Amino acid sequence: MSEVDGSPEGDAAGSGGDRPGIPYRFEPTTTAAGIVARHSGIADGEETGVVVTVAGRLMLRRDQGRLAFGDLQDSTGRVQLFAMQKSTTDFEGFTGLHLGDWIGVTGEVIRTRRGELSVRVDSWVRLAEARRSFPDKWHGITDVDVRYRQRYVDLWVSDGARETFVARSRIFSATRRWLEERGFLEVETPVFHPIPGGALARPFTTHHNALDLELYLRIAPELYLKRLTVGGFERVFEIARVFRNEGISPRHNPEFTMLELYQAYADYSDIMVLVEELVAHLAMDLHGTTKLSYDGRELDLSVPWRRATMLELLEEHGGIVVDLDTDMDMLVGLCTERGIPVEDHYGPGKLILELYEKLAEPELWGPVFVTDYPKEVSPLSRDHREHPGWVERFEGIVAGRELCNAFTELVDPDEQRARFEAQEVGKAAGDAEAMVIDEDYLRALEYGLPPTGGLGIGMDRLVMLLTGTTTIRDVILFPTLRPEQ
RNA sequence: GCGCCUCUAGCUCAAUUGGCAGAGCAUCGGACUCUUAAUCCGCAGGUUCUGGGUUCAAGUCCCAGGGGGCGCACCA
Repeated sequence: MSEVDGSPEGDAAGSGGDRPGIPYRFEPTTTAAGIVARHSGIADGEETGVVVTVAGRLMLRRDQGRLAFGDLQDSTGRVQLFAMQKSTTDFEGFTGLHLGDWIGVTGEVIRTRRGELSVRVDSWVRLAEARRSFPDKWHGITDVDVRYRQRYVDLWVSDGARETFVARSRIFSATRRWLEERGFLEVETPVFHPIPGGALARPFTTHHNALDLELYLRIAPELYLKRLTVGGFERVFEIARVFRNEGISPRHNPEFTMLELYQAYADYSDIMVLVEELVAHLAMDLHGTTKLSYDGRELDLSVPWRRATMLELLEEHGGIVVDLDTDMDMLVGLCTERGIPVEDHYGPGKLILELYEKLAEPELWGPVFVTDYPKEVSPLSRDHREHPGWVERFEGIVAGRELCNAFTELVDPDEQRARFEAQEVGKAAGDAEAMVIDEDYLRALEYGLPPTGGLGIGMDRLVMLLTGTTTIRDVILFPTLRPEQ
């Protein structure tokens, strides 16, 4: 960092162009945080002799006759500006700046008599005009609608908004690094799917004119990623924007980001270890600890996480002992007693899942891996090696929310075809989210998919967890909203 | 999609039982040589979300619509 000899003016202002007085480029020599880091040790009233150039937004100004103080904010933080009529060029113009104006300032780093580290403004240039008034400097924006629609303002005035998105970026890059260190290859697969697959969800549709083809925005990258495992990429991942045509809530946005990965030769137990280690690593990277607080409750992400089967949790929290061979009338009765609507096509597996989701899942805080799901509700998971009718699948529940879904992948093409066909029966019965047969995927399986463990993590929820935010809109820069007017 | 709540100046909020729409901040004008949401004086700022209705009189009550929030449903 060469703060002493920076170019103080950037490009000269006042030339021609479309906005006279606004330069075409500017070159700061340091940042607000850089100044604080380097000069915080000086005494009150002391001058450093170091001249710096900084740029940012003027967020506050306190005029004091022939003196003026201002708070300059950039992407790293804030630093005070100290202007004097006798030494600041165009002092009157400086005191006429609007809150929210972007400015570049050159001057010596000093500490005022009253003890505030400052840049004494020798020269300055306006870099952008804030034609619209910034929100109340004390209260900021409280209307969340305005925060989401005008994120460009929110990022400046809402405490923590910028930090949350910086944290998001850091979580993503740390995740990539961690996976790459373990031999995973990042890939990109199509967003347009001729057949929506890989999850049980309603897709968005679109149309390609030249091909005159109906296409679906992907609901999951899963089936393409497993094709790549067939193709010999033994460890792949994709950080995939996916789209699901469903309601909006504090935990749901129609477009969201999922991390999916597939690891050849692994099973779901290996994936559990991977998940807990990854999440604990991210917590350490971001906070230096695995002991977090979320929504007012303690959360300890240190490994290992608890593992418990769905049936065990149903007994623990619901007080009921059932299995797939439990009498159907009894299962239906247990559901209806508890106000769970039952449809005709539900089999025992679906009924048990409903009971679990109603009785046990809301009681879970986690972290806990809920293992072993009914085959009936898991069309892409491999049969459990010991328990017929069940599959090797788990969900990770952390802070009371589903964070991930993973399984030992189904590798048998014949069994996969049978699962797809069972889904088509549901589709015909009116289940809009049921899967349809993907012949090319079956063809890929016929070339041979090795034993593989797969994982999907909701990255937005992971960011919520690690940043302590309770609504998904706070971790998505531009969440889906109705258009204005 | 259904239910509940909400919408007043650029921002944050007031407005008694239905009785002249107000304040702070920001903006604009003025004062002030060490401020920290600076302070002080002054000016200006409004389709009270929209459209109907009741009433002598509606920000306030009723109906419809719109935006947003929360819950349910669906899902990650």
